[in-house]
Amino acid sequence: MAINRKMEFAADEIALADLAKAISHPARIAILKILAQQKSCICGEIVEGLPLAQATVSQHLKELKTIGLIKGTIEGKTSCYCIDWEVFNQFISHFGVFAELAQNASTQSQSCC
Amino acid sequence: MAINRKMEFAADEIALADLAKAISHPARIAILKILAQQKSCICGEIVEGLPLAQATVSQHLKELKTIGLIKGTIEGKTSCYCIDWEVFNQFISHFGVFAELAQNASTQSQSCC
DNA sequence: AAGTATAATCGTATATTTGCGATATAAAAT
DNA sequence: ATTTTATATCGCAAATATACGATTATACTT
Repeated sequence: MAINRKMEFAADEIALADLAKAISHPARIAILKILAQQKSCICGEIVEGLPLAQATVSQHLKELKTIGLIKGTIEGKTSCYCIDWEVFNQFISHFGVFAELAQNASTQSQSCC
Repeated sequence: MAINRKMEFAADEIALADLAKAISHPARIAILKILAQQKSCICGEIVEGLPLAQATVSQHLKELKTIGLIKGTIEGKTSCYCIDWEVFNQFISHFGVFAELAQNASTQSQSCC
């Protein structure tokens, strides 16, 4: 982009957009699903379940960790990742904002188009 | 990216990621907020409320329309945009999937890290 | 008919994301 | 001590996303 206008938006809009971006890739959705099911938390096993190289998966894990949706601990030779449900549920509830706005505008049904 | 592995993921994972991508930009969050509040539905007024050029806003509106989150109709000289609540609510409920998976794994609390 | 206003689209520059091989790091196994 | 195993990080190439001026299309206005 010629100019980065990101910072000219409201802080909460930026925060929500960043969280959405974190889950805007099928690999990261797939990772979250695996972790939610507790199918596994070990990096190597996650790699096996995805059509991506180890380096790429590690990068996706890092992104999810940076935004806070998952947390990871090193367990000897391997590392263990888990969903941070507090952050995750908070994220989901952010979407409620839209529904609330709509109710305040008393619409949902009678939209203008 | 060297190779596009997107299509090697499950269809529902791709769909959810695409929806998340649609709201992964503060401008698009801001647009959805304006529409939810029914502050306005006219393109020109939306442009006024954002720190972006008309061409850029039009492009963001198009993305939201392509994914189905909003619908637009031409009203004479101006165009009118509205949130498609059916799609929107469906999208939100998709996130419930994670919570369900977690409950099936009967965890949320006792994570491994 | 000519001018004006609204919004979509095109073309293009720049920024960011994605993907991976190669390499680094660190613990476990030999 | 050396080798193996598990992950993270670096550096680069290719794909996408972002932003906007210029242009186009369409419908109101006069």
